[in-house]
Amino acid sequence: MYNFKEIEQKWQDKWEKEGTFNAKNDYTLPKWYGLIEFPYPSGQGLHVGHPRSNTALDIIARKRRMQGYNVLYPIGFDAFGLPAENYAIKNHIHPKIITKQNTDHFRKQLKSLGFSFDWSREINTTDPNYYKWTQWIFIQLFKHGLAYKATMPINFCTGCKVGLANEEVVNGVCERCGSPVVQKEKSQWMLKITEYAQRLIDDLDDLDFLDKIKAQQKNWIGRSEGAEVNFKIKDSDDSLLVYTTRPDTLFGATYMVVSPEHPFINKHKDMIKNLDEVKEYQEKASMKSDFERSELNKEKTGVEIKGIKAINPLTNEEIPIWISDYVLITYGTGAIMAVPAHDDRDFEFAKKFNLPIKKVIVSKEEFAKYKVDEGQANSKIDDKEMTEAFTDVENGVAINSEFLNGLESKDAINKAIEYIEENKLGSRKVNYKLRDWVFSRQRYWGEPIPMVYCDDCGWVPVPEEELPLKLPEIKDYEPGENGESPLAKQTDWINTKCPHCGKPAKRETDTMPQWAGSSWYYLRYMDPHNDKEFVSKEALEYWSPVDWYNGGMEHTTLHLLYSRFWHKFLYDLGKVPTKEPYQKRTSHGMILGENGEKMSKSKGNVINPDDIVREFGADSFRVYEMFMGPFDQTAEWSMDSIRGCNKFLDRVWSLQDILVEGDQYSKETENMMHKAIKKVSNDIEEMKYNTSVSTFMTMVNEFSKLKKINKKEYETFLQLLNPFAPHITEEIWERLGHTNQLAYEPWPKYDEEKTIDESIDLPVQINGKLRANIQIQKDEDKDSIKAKIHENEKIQAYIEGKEIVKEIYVPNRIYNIVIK
RNA sequence: GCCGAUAUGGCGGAAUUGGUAGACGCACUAGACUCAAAAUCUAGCGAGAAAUCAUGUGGGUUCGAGUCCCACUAUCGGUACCA
Repeated sequence: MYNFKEIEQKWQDKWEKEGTFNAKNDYTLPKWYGLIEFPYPSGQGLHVGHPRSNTALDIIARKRRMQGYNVLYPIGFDAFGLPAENYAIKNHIHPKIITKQNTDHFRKQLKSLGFSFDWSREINTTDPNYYKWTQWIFIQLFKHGLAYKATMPINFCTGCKVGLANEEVVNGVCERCGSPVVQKEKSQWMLKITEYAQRLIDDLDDLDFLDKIKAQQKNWIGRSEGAEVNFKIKDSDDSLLVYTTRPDTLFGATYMVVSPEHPFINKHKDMIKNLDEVKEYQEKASMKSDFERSELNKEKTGVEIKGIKAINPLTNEEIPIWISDYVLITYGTGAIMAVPAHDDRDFEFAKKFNLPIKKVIVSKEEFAKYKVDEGQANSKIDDKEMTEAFTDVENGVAINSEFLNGLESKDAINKAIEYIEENKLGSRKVNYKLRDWVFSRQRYWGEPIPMVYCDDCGWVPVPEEELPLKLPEIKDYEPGENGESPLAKQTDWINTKCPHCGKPAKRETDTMPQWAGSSWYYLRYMDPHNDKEFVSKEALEYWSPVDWYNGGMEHTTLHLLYSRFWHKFLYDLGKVPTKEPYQKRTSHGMILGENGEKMSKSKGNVINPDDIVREFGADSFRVYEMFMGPFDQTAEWSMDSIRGCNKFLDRVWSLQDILVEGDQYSKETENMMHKAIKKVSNDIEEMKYNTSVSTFMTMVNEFSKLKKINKKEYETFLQLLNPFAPHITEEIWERLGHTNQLAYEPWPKYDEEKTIDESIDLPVQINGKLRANIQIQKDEDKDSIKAKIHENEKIQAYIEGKEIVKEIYVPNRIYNIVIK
C-alpha cells in the first residue's frame, strides 16, 4: 500500500509553493485556455459532480503543458445568489460572511484534489473589484440602447417574492423554491438579447460545440418564418395584425383570437356588446398563474367579442373575434387568425365553441385521388369529416384557395406572402421565441444596478469613475411585501445626486441576476488584477478565445446564451477580438447516487468528496471518476468500483519492486508501448477517459505478467498516467531519480510503424461464422495465406465435399470462405 | 406533442467505425499464503451437454451487422398553447 496521504500533501504543497501551474505572461508562447464552470460556493460543499468536470479538463490542461503550451486553467467563484441570501434572512448572518466561509471550504476541497488551477488568478463575482466591471458592462449596454426599463407582466414568485426570468420558471413554479408563479406588472430592467437572436444562431456554425448543445441553443431562440397579416375590422378604420407561419391557410381562417392582455379590447370597448363578459374573462386570466394556464391547456376557454367583426382579407368574409388565453401576448402580435382545419389548437377551440372549420389543404395522396384540378374549388372533400387538423407542411396541397389551388404547401406559403406584400396586406416576417432578458432582481445579494433616476434627466448611469457602486451593508435582507428589493429600505443609500444635473435623485434598488457575473468571467481570468480596464487588450489578443469549455448540461442553454450575447456586444464595441467567447464546448454527464437516484440530502445518498479523498486518496478519486463510464453520460456512483481504482494505483506503485534498468522499450513491450501512447493520446482528445484508464490497467497487467518493467517503460507509463493521477506519478518519478517535475516533461511520442503487429492471429470464417484462427505475417501474400487456410484441419473438415462459392480476404483483418 | 440521447453478461462498460462481441473493472468461484480472517497473488467466469444461441423488438441490405436502412418498444434529459 502506498501512502497517498503523505504523497498527495507533499506534492500539493510543492505546487502551491512553486506556483507550478500558474500561467505565464509570456505572450510569445503557444497558448491553450481551458475553462470549467466556476462553482457556486454552496453550503453543502463540493459535489462529486464538480470533480468530474474539473478532472476531465485538468487532464487536458496537464497534457497541453507537457505538449509545450502556455496553459491557462483558471478557477473562481460565482458567489452571488439566493441560497446565501435566504440563509442570511433565516440566521441573520451577513451573506458576505457565509459566502466567505463557503468559498474557503470549496477552495480547500478543490486543492485537496490536485487540480492544476492557476490559483493566482482566482476571481469572485462578489468582489467589488470584479463587479465593478460587471456594472461597467451594464452601463455600456445602457449607453448603446440595449438596457431599458419596461413595465412588463413578469413572472413573480409568491415564495421568493421576486421577479423571475422565464428561464427560472419550471412547469409554472419557481425553479428554486417550488412556489407558484403568478403574473405581475413591474418596472424592470431589460436587456435586448432579441437584437442578437439571428447572430446567436448563425455564429454557431463555426463553433466546435456538441451538436445537442447547438440544437438546444437554436431551440431556445426558436426562429420561425412566416408573415404578418392585417385583418380589417368591419365598420372601423382599424385593423388587427396577426402573425402566422402558414399564410397558405389564409383562405381557411374562419375566426380570430386575441390574447386577454391585448390592447385591442380596451381600444374598441365602445363597440363591444358584451364588455362585462369580456372583462370578466380578462380578469380571470390575469388571476391564473402560469402553472394553471398550462395545466388547463387540455380544456380551452374563451369568449366571443360581440359587436366586432373582422374581414378575412382574401375571402372578404366577415369572421368573429374571440378572446382566449391560448393566445399569448408575449409571442408574435398577441393575436392570431384561427385556421381550425389546419392547426391543432384552433381545431380544438372550434370544436368546443362550434365554429366553422374550412378545409383548404389536403394530403398529396388525397389530392391525387380526387384529382382536384388547379383553380377549382372542390366539394367532394367534406369539411365535416375532419376529426383532427391536417398540419403536415411536407405533404400538403392547397385547395379551395383560388390562386393557391394545386400548390404544394411550401410553394403556397411563398405565393401567399408575395400576394400579401403586393396587395399591402402585410409582409414577410421572422419571429423568435426568445424574449428580452429580465435583468432586475428585487434582492439584496447581487450586483447593484449602477443607475440613478432623476426627475429631470430620467435614468442616468453612475459615472464610470465612481464604479464600483458598492453594495451597502444592511441588516434586513427581507424583500418588501410588494416585491421591492431590500435595498429600497436604505434611504441613505438611495438618495443621491443626479450625475447629470446635480439635483437630488434616487438610485435603482434592484440588483442584477446571478447570470450577470458569469456572463463575462472567462474574460477576467485573462487579466484578473487589472484595475484600469476589464482586461488588457494584449491579454485579450493572446488568450482569446477560450479553447475548450466544459460544464454541465444544465448550463448549455441560458448561461451559454447570455454570455455569448454579452460577448457579441463587447465585440461590436471593439472590446474583444473574437465573435464568440468559446471555441469548443463539451458537457459531462450527471453523477447519480448508488441507488441510481439523483444525489440529495433527503434521499441520503450524497457522497462527500472529502470522505473519498480521506479513504482512497485524490488520485484514486480522479481515476475512478474518469473510469466510471463515458464522460458525457449519466453514471451511478459505486464504492466497489472506486476500490478497484485504488487497487490499480497500488499495483502501479508496486511496479517499483520489479524495476530493471533499460533506456529502450524491451522487445516484448515495444509494440504495446507505442500502441498505448497512441491510444491514450487520442482518447484524451476525445474525452474517452474510461478507455484510457483501461489501457493503463492492461499495461500494468502485462508488466506484472512479465515480472519486470524497465526504467524507460516505467517513465513513459508515468508520463501517460500523470494527468489522471498526478501525485503518485510525480512521487515515483522522483524516486526514479528525477529532480525535475513530471508536469513539464514532454508528452511521449509514438511511432506509427511500431503500433502495427508483425504477426497477426487472422480469424477465418466460413459463411460468416468463425471457424479458426491462423498465424500470418503482417502483409503476407494472399496466396500464401490461402494455402495455409486450406491446409488447416478444422477448415478442411468444414469445406470437405462443399462447393466454394467465393473467398474474401480483407488484408490483415479477416478471411471468409463462402460455401454451398 | 416536439427536440435530443440511450438500450450489449449478475453489474459499470469495451469493440480500431461494416470484420474474432463481451477489452478493462466490479461482483462471484476455486487455489496459494495465513492458526484464522482481511489484504495480496494465481486461475476461472454470457447461455447451452452439444450443434448452436446471444448486443431492446420485428423486418431488410451484405460474404459478414452491436455498428448501415425501414418500422416499433422502453427508459432518461430538455422543452412545451411560440400560431
